[in-house]
Amino acid sequence: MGAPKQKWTAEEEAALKAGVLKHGAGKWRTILTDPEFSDVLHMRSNVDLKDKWRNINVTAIWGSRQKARLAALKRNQLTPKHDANPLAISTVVKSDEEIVDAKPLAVSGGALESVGSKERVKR
Amino acid sequence: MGAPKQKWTAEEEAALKAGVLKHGAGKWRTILTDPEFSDVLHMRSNVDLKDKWRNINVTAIWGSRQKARLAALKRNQLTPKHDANPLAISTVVKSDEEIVDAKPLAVSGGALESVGSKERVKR
DNA sequence: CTATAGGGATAGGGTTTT
DNA sequence: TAAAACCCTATCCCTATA
Repeated sequence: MGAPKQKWTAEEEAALKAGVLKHGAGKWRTILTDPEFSDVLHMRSNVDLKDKWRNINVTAIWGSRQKARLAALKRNQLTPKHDANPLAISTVVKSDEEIVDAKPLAVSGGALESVGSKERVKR
Repeated sequence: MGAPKQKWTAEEEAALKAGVLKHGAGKWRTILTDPEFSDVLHMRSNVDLKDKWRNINVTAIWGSRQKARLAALKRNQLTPKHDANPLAISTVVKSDEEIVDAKPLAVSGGALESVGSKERVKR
């Protein structure tokens, strides 16, 4: 139906990482129009860059927690079968305040600018 | 980066609608400084009000297209969706029929036929 | 300089494909 | 089941105009 799914090449991924180093995460359109990367990434949209960056960072941080919480949630709603132990250890995952939330960024060995200067606190 | 994204609460939206009824659409700064709404909306800018109003009126118009499709999908594979908003008058029924239309608003005209075909050609 | 209207970009949840 | 790629759109940003 829609798009045939284009796998990201190593070259594209490298360009994306370099682009983030140069312009910062979130500056997708800027990266895309930078002549340094536009050639390699010309068939990607700014949204594609954002999505790919998200995927990269998701796998890079796996190991913290919150995996358990998400997994539990999914299990709770889309696991139609079994679980035949009414006595079990109630599966309480209550202690879950701190969501790490560190700015991921773990590009190949290089220190990345910490992209967080202005917050919109208030609320 | 910067703004983590502030979702509008039902209370804020109600204040915005009331503000438009009282001062008119387009008078964002006036609404914002009206003591009747300034408390609820004090973390929103006049531009935020404008944007939200635009979105409200846009979504009010496609009441028959993807909405049905989305609803069907949700029904099919229940999406979790936790509210995370311990406030609000959760008890269902929020008479949201009032589409104010105080002054400007010229959405009239006709069928907003959305683009139907979503094909990714390119590549 | 300040405010509004519009266009456009981003964030994050959702869906589809592998 | 998970993960990668892609979609949807509320929210936010930028800029021309008044």
